[in-house]
Amino acid sequence: MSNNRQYWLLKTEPESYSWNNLLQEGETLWDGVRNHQARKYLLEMKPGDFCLIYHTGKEKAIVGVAEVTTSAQPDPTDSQSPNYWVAIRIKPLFSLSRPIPLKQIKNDPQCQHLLLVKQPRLSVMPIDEDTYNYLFKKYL
DNA sequence: GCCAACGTTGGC
DNA sequence: GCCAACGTTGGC
Repeated sequence: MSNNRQYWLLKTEPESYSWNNLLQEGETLWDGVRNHQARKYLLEMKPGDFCLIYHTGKEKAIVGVAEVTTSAQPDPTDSQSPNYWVAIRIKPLFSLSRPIPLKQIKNDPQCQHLLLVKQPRLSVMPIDEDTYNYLFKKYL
């Protein structure tokens, strides 16, 4: 499974749902995504993929890593029938002892291609494996 | 089908 | 608090 693992970044406003909430819950349904591009990425996710969890708002930093536990399913918060929007489940893997701030990522020449930098409003996005590994090597 | 107006997101 | 980017809505 790990040989074709993909990497993603999920954005959340910690005042509505934080990394700590996820730690307490143990596993959660990542629902409420209402953007077509983000939906497309959710549909590509599969169990075993890793997700960087990013806190937007005041913090603006990557704070933890979670693992996808289910592929996309109908989003129960979607009122239209049949459901169009989708959700996945994730569980926390580990917290970053030193969160990686957006500022560092934006200042890093090797991160300029990231959608986090180029498309600041996107809430679900892929991260290539090389950059994922690079971030951990450089900033942890 | 175009586009102006408006709302939302999120960084600064 | 402001504003840029982006999405949605509605009039034509």
